Amino acid sequence: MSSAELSKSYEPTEVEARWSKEWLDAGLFTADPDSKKPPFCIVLPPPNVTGSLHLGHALTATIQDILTRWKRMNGFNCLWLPGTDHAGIATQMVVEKELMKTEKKTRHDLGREAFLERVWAWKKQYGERIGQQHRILGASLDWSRERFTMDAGVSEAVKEVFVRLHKDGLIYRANRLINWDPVLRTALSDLEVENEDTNGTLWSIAYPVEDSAEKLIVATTRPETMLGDTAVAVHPEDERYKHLIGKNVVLPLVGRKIPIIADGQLVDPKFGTGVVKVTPAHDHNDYATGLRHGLPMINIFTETAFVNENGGPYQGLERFAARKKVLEDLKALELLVEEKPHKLPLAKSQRSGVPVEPRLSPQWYVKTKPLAERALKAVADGRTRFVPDQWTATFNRWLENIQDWCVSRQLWWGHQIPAWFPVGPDSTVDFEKSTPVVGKEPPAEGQWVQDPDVLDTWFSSALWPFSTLGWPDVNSKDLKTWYPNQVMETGHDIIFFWVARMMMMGLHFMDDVPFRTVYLHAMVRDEKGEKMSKTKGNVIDPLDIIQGAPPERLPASIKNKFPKGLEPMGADALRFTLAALTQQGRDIKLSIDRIGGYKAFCNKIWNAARFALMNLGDFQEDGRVFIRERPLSLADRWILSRLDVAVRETGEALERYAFSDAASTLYQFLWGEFCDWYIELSKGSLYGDDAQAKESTRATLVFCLDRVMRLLHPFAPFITEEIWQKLPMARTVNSICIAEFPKPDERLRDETAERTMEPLITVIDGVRTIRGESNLAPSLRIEAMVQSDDVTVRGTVETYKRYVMPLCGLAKLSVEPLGTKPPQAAAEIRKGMEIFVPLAGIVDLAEERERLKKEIGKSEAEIAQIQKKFENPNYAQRAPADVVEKDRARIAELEGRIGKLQDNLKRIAPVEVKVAPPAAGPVNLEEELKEELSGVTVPADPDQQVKEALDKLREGTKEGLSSQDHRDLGVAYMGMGLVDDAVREFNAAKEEEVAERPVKKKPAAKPKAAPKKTPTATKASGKKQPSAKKAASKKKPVAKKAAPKKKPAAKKAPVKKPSAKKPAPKKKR
RNA sequence: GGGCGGAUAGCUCAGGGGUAGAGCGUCGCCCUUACAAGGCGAGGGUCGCAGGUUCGAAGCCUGCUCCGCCCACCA
Repeated sequence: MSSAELSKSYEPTEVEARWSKEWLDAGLFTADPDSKKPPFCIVLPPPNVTGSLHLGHALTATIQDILTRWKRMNGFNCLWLPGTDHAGIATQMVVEKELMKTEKKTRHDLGREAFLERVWAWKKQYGERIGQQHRILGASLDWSRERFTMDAGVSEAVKEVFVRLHKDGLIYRANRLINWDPVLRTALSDLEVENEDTNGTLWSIAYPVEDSAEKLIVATTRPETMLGDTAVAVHPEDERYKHLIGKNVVLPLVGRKIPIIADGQLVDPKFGTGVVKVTPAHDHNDYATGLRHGLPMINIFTETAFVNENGGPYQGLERFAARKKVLEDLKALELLVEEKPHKLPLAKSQRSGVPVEPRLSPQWYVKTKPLAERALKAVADGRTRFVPDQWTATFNRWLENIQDWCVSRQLWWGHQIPAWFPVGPDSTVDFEKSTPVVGKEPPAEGQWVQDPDVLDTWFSSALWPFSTLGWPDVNSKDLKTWYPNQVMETGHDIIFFWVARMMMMGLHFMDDVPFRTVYLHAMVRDEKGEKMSKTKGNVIDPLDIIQGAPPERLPASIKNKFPKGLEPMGADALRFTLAALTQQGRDIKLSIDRIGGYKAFCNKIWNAARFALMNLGDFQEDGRVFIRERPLSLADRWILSRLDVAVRETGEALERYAFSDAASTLYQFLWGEFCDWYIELSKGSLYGDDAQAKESTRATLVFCLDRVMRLLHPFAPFITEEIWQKLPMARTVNSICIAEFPKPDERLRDETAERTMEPLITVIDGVRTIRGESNLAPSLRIEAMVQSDDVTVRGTVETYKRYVMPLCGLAKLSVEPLGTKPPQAAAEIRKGMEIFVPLAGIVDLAEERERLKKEIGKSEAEIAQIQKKFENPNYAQRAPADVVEKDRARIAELEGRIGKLQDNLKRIAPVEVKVAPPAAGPVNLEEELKEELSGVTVPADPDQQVKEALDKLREGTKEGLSSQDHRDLGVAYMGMGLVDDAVREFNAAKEEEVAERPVKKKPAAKPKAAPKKTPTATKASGKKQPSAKKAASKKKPVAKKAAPKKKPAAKKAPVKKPSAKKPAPKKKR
């Protein structure tokens, strides 16, 4: 395995295509009914063959594939069964539309047979495309068992079910008021009708009472239906109209006499005028009223909603034209009393979008009450459970109020109803009046014609969990193995359409629930939370995300944000995103940016693997359980322990269907622990000379990658297979798809290792904070000191310096008990330790002071917050002792922290410069010195400075040193943090300068106002010091303003200071 | 009209009586030899509003306001 095999960044397109094909060629997903393993079956909710898949389908496929792959790796005999749905109305519509567009023909122009051929051709094209899309998504479906709802086998099941339900008295034919779609010219079920709040008009019309001057004012939103009125209803208790009950009104425009009836159910006396016109043939309420009162039912519309022969002069008008004309005529007769805006729920066909026209017609119905009762009971008994369980109530409520299901559709595309009508003597068939015979075949005797109608698409869908497994052959192995399915996974939008009906049919025909668990996922919406729909133009093709897309393929909203189109994200990234965003009970707002984030995650994984493979040498894991057979380093033991936690959490999350929890566990482990910490720590041994340590680290890397790839595989199948295959290790199976899903293993847990890592992480973190806040370049090596009174902490940090130092860029790390703090150092006060980074000569200490003040402020604020609790005496009394104790401890801790922070602040505080006035003249040395110091630049490498300075000293005494020499020495001391000494040298320099130049007068310049010009010291030292290279480079370790405290008068030899960490130069020069 | 969700950082969302979290975005320093699709740091929130319960509420209760969805025959 050489790194040359892995490209620098992950390129999903090639990898995914390759594995998709290999998996299928290997038949890894073909289920075996003879397997001894426990069964696990999900049937894919069959997508409509109307078009291609959208993101909702991608979510469905992702979740189901995660479940299936997870179970497969857990040793289950998995069947994930694919299929497509003929989607009667929807598909017929799109094909008709296509036909009209391309050939300007209707389906009637072609005739039923020829039209159906077209639909089959369409089905073939889109069915294949759907299959292809699923393969690209990585769905591990068993394509050998692919089904279509109009397959021979499924069709047989449909017929069988229809006939048997009829025999059981659960299917009947009746002439009732149904929801009619006048465009599609078919009946619809209640579920296919959508009520939409509409701004309409409420018209009041006067109906003259027969033989009376009185008029009854009726209100209506549909005046044209008055042509079919057969009564006027009032409330029986309504005093206004009691005297009219039993009389007639004369229907305006029509002249028909219709009765005034009393009906307490229909009429709300408080609404409007309290008088309701009754049109039993065109309104559901009126229909019920008509049945109650035995009213005639006059159908006034044709099947396309034009007024028919019953509409007298209005015959031939389309329903809305008729409305207009009726209103005009009423107005002319002065019978139109009022017209006002009115909000009403308008019933529209879900498919064609036009208002449905309630219509009397003979249709087939499924009697649902008895079926629903069993379904309700099964859920109540817990034989099927809903996840999330909030849907149980929804499911129950619908089934408790279920109406009979109108299953016949006046379409061509679908399962033709297995019922036969007698051919009359004149070779005609009366579908309205004659009684059909139900059976798979026509009766032997006589001439019969099959019912031209087809079944509701959902009728065949309702059988899906068993019709796909070979039913009605009850001996089918597949059926015996995988019924009931373990999981039904689908969107909550079809809980009634599909889930409830599968429950009813499954229980009736298989005598058992169709599935044990129903997982209902959320709806996928666009970034703004709007439903994706073609009309809104915000539909994104999942393939465009996976494979990339030029801008012209994208919906406008996306195009605006990505004017150059989309880069390929890969199926893994899309899947991971969907999994991460799937939150129970909440819709998914999918954003491209988010997918981009997970694409970056894939790349991260890829590079982690690449790193490992580049550093494995000829390492080959031979398959033995090596973890306890090798001496492992702390880092090794730590990551293995963390890995085991991730294994446990991922498995538990999946058990709960908490896909987003699993995803974030994996993300956090892989990126936040494995990459950020372990890989960084592993570099020490990988690049080092300790062969054994190297071997252990290599083994650990391979072990972790193997496990974590398997863990991640259900979410991101492609990249995990690609990496897994490259790991140098023995395998018992040849694909990760069938490798074992990792199980928690106590042997990997190592609490000692985790505990030991803690202080190390704290130190690294602390130094990084200081570095970050001081804007130190990562390449700049610095020193740090850790002080702690905890021997364990000290021991650990001391022992594992090799872990700490590279991770926070240290040249030196010292560990001490709490004690004298290094001067001029930034400090981080952490739990159990204090971390110091000397900054003098590196960075502006003023910034560090600001930082410390901010830290103090934070701690003070927190104390104030906690203390507020104690102001209430009840708190200490009533709150649990441990809580109170915790708060007390926290206050103490914070106070300690503040103290330490303040100490440090003091230590690096600018102090007054007190310079003894020089003998010579009126020069204000103090001011000059301050000014000088305020701009001093100290080179980054104090060692060099010290050397130079001491060399100077060694050459002789300080006598005769020039002012420049003193300056150099001062700079050197600054670099060492020896402020007093530095000040002394600078003072000496000043004195020299004063001596060297003519006395000049100086106005009392404010120290602060000192100009920030490049100080001479810098120039001077820069001129002759090697370290000037560093100083002059862009790293700019500038110390402005360091100030002395004491009198500068020389009192002793310059070199030494108690806390000096850099004593005399050890290296000679 | 009923029912169910939701409202927490600029965005997308976790959390669920006791110190407010993540990812993305933003800002700062860095092309450090796995990864710039990267590293390290930082800033950012009176947890929709109002009451109540409690020692303590973002969380529990009540009411309200918005948003979304589902169901429903007021002409």
